Amino acid sequence: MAGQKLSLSGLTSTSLALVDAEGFDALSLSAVAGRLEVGPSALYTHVDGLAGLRYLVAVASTRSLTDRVRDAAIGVSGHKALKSMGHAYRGFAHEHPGRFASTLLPPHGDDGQLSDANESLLGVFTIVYGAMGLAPDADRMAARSCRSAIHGFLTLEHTTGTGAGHDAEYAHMLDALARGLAPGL
Amino acid sequence: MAGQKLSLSGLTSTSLALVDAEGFDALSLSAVAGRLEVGPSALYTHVDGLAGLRYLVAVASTRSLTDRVRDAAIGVSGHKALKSMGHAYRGFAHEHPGRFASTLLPPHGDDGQLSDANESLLGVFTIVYGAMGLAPDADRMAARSCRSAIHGFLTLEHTTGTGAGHDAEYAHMLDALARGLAPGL
DNA sequence: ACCTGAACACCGTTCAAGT
DNA sequence: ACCTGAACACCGTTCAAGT
Repeated sequence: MAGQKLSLSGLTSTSLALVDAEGFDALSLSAVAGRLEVGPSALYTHVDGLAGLRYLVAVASTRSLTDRVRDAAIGVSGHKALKSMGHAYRGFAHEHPGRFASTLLPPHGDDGQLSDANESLLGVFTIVYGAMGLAPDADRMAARSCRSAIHGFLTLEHTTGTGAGHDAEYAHMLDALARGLAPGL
Repeated sequence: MAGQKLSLSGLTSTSLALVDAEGFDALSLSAVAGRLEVGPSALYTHVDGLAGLRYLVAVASTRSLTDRVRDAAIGVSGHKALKSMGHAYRGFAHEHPGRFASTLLPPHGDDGQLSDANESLLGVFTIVYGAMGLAPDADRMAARSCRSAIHGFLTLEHTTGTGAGHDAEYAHMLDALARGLAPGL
């Protein structure tokens, strides 16, 4: 056989499908190669080993999370926007636990894509807090705190295995974050 | 050779030492067996495979974290206590990144030890919020939110690789959590 | 009861060889 | 340039065998 059977985007979408179906821990070179009907070593042309594959997925996952959170902030502002974003974040974590887990990765020679993706997500929160009247430094700090708190809550929610049932606690935390981080409004 | 060379506590301390030295990802049956100078299969008498070993470490790590946070809350109350506990939590994460990472685990047939360990940690926060005047249900919700937010911030701090340099943001988040979760005091 | 040692399956990685 | 296929190291797991 000649011609190339693989591409970066094909590799990415196949990996995401795998992660969505079987979780982040199921992501392996063998599994992805199997789905693409090639040998595991063929992937090395496109990706720097397993670490590179994970990195690929982390970037794509973070971007899809950002899109979802950003959409949730359209047409709303203030506490309402934060609440909406928080629920979108949670919806993503529940529907795509594999992608959510892939988000947290040791750097591994980041070429900037993952940093940029995280920056974009933080940017959405920053804009909202900025529009709430926070100064151009306080808004970033508030955004960072809020994002961290949300991510942490969802991580513990999954890891504890409880899954659902913490709706009230989550809403409570979002309220507290909005109040505590943007006093005044 | 007769006599038993291994014990559960010895296995635990060796695993913790390994995790402290090389990180949670370095925890493997082979590595632990190597340090104990036994064959990997010898561990199966004491522990249910790799998952069991990870579980063992998770329980021990969570307990050591709880001890540290509890100590930080001795002799202080209110916002001051929460701040002190937050810094203790962060100190633990920085000094023992491997133990910190082990804390977040899929359940794997939890016999209750890990649930109990997490419950104890949550209990410390609950007591403090209770002493701040929150009702016996609100205090638990506040505790859960606070713990989640702290854990999430530290996770992102590590994962981003930035490591330090976020002292101001962290202090800011702790303040917001104290204010937002316990309005009144 | 506890450990050894051989055996097996599986995965990541490398590399020479083909097209 | 891209993929195949063999090769190697390594790890988790099982199991018969020893003590």
